[in-house]
Amino acid sequence: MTDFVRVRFAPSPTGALHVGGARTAIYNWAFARRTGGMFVLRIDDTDPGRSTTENTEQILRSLEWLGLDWDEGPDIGGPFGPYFQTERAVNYAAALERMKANGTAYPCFCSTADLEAKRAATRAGAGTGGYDRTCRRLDPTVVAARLTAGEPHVWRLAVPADRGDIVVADAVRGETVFPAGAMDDYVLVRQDGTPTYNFATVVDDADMKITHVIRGDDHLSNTPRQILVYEALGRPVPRFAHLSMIWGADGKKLSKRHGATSVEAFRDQGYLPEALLNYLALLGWSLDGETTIIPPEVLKANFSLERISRNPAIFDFDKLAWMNSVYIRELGPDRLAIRMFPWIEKAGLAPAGDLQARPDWYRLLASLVAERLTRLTEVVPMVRYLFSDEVVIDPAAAEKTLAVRGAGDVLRAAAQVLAPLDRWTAEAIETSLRSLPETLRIKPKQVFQTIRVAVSGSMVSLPLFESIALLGRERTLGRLKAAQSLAG
RNA sequence: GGCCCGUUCGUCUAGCGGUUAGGACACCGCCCUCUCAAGGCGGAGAUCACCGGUUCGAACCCGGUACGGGCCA
Repeated sequence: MTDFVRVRFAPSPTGALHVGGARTAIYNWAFARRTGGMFVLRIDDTDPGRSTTENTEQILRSLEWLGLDWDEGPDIGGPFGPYFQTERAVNYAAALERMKANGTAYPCFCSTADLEAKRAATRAGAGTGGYDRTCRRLDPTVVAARLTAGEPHVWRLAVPADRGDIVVADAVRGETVFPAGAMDDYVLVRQDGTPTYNFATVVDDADMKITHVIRGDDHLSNTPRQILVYEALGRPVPRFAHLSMIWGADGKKLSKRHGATSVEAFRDQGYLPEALLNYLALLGWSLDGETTIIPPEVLKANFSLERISRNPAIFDFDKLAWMNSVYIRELGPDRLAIRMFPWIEKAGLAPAGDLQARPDWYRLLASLVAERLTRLTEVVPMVRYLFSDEVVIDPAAAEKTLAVRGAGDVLRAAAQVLAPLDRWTAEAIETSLRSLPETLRIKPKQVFQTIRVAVSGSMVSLPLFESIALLGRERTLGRLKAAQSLAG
């Protein structure tokens, strides 16, 4: 085995990239980057019915969106291509030839009906399960004759009779021992000549010189079977790291019922890729037990297989949301403006070039919105009142503020001090409005809430003085006036 | 059914024979305050699944049980 690390992520393009798969990809990527090794992408498209090129493209897009990059893969090629399993048939054929030659694979002519009968018989008795190796005992001349006669057959692995217990060296679980007796002569190549999953995976991993197989827990039980193939092929057995599953809050498999599950869905719900990457990295791995905010650069520099945890993790949407808010705040006004503008544009609040047309305006908006957002989608309802000519005033809010005695005075007074301002800035606006509570002899809270409802239509809004600054003189005065008709 | 894996606050985790069992999210209170947030301070929350054993001493080591999960049938 080389001391040079080569890892791979091998998704099957039967759907979008799921967060579980994304985490596996992240761990592989981070491990490769940390060790200076190679991260290989391979598409396991052996399920002809459900694999589509659209899915493949979408998976690549999701990985890119997360900020992952790969050194070899379907889109960029590489020295060990092709990177689609369906294009690697010659490799499987070659591997099978080698195994035929050294006697580690043999043809089996048993029909499905035969196998069913055997299975039933086994169940009735005290058998250990698995194939009874009838065809392994066939006379070689008989085998040759049946083969040339074109009799349908599969190819099975001949588990060595003298093979001891199989030990899986797993970076996460330690050494896991599987009794040799439990291994059966499983099928490598089907009647139609296509390889089974366990065979194709090993052939590919061996041919691609993969040194560390980091994958889901669900493959741990298959690992001894796969090790037998490496041995039959005379290839070095890689190191393994089996990751626990990710569950929903109810302890069941994470599904759409729990909320978003595909990376794309998280993107559409306004999560930042850095946040999702950080969160997934931490779901089953820790830097030191203390640090929670781990940017991509830190992850790449510190990831280690040793600190992957063994237990399954429940996906916590609340924590992801918090983490997203942290990353949103860390963006800073300018970068946040760029990230949030598409949502504003898509909602029809602003025309396409608006961000470029008035960057200062958006910078101020972003700075206000930053500490109030958990997801980018939330920006639209939060800023809507700053974009329209008219406000829709919430009746309940009007009831609590505008309908109160003295509200009309507040609105008139506000208009009066604001109208003549030289500089329309938040500071100037604040100074002028701060004088109102005293002159009107009304509590500050009530004054400002009244103005807030008139201006924003709601009891809750972005900071008042900045809101008025962003709204502009004309619209502000218009709203103050309009609200007077509702005031008591 | 056989084999394998897992079990520390509600959740993610730290811990790797001697700790007041630490941190983060969520939760509760107080402060700040033009609302909402953000921020600061503080609080509650874990008989370390259970039962035995080894040891002067066990969340950590060993055995079993229970519950959850996976793979193969």
